[in-house]
Amino acid sequence: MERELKRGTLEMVLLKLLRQREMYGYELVTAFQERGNGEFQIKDGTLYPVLYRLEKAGYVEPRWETQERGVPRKYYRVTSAGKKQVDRLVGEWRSFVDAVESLLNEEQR
Amino acid sequence: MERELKRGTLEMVLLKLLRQREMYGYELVTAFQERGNGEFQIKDGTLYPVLYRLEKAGYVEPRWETQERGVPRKYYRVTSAGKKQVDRLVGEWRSFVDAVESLLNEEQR
DNA sequence: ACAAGTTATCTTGTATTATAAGATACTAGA
DNA sequence: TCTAGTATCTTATAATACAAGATAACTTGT
Repeated sequence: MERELKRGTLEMVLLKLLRQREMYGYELVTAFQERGNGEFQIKDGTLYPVLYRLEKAGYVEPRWETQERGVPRKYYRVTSAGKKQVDRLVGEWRSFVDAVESLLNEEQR
Repeated sequence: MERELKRGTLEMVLLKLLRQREMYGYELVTAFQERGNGEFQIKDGTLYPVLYRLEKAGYVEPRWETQERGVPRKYYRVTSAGKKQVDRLVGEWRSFVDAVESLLNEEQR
């Protein structure tokens, strides 16, 4: 079920993290891994397409950073449109959770 | 986004409702419509395939009921396996929500 | 010097599933 | 007769998380 639950929240969660600070793809993957709870792991094969979607939608902007050594990193920054989108998605998420919880908490009839 | 959020919660919500009492498909659709909040509408073209999945998985059992008049109704009853499944799904749902909320509530760094 | 592992990005193919759209069939009212 | 409501079901489509793999540069151990 978790796989399906991620749908629809992944963009929100990524935008939220990137809003806190610029990050590159691989950093996001490891960030999720280290966020011990075990929920919300994400594979790189999942992440990069999501980042392209967000970029195409104008919610993030990429910036290449060449390291002195190592593979270049592609940092993503949230745009102002992206910030608005985070707020909207969080609002949607919260009302959805409320709707589900009210169903789950209904009394037997 | 709502469309994607439904994924993964729909089975849980349906099982939860059917656990309260036996219902037939069309009744479920209208039940969601009348549950005013506007969230969690469901189309019949969505519902019936889900009911087959649940049936195939052994979580619900159907029973035809021929009316004196009108189209016959197919009532669905939750099995004991289905009851266990509801509990499991609700547990999964709650930890997922907690994980997302803890991400959303993180302080800036 | 070599192998194996790590960091980092990207692509392709697959499975799942909510929905749109439509089909079927019966009933009730204008 | 025609329209609307009740009720089930099927087919085709779009979206997307993930598996699997490719590529490339660097690091560490032997």
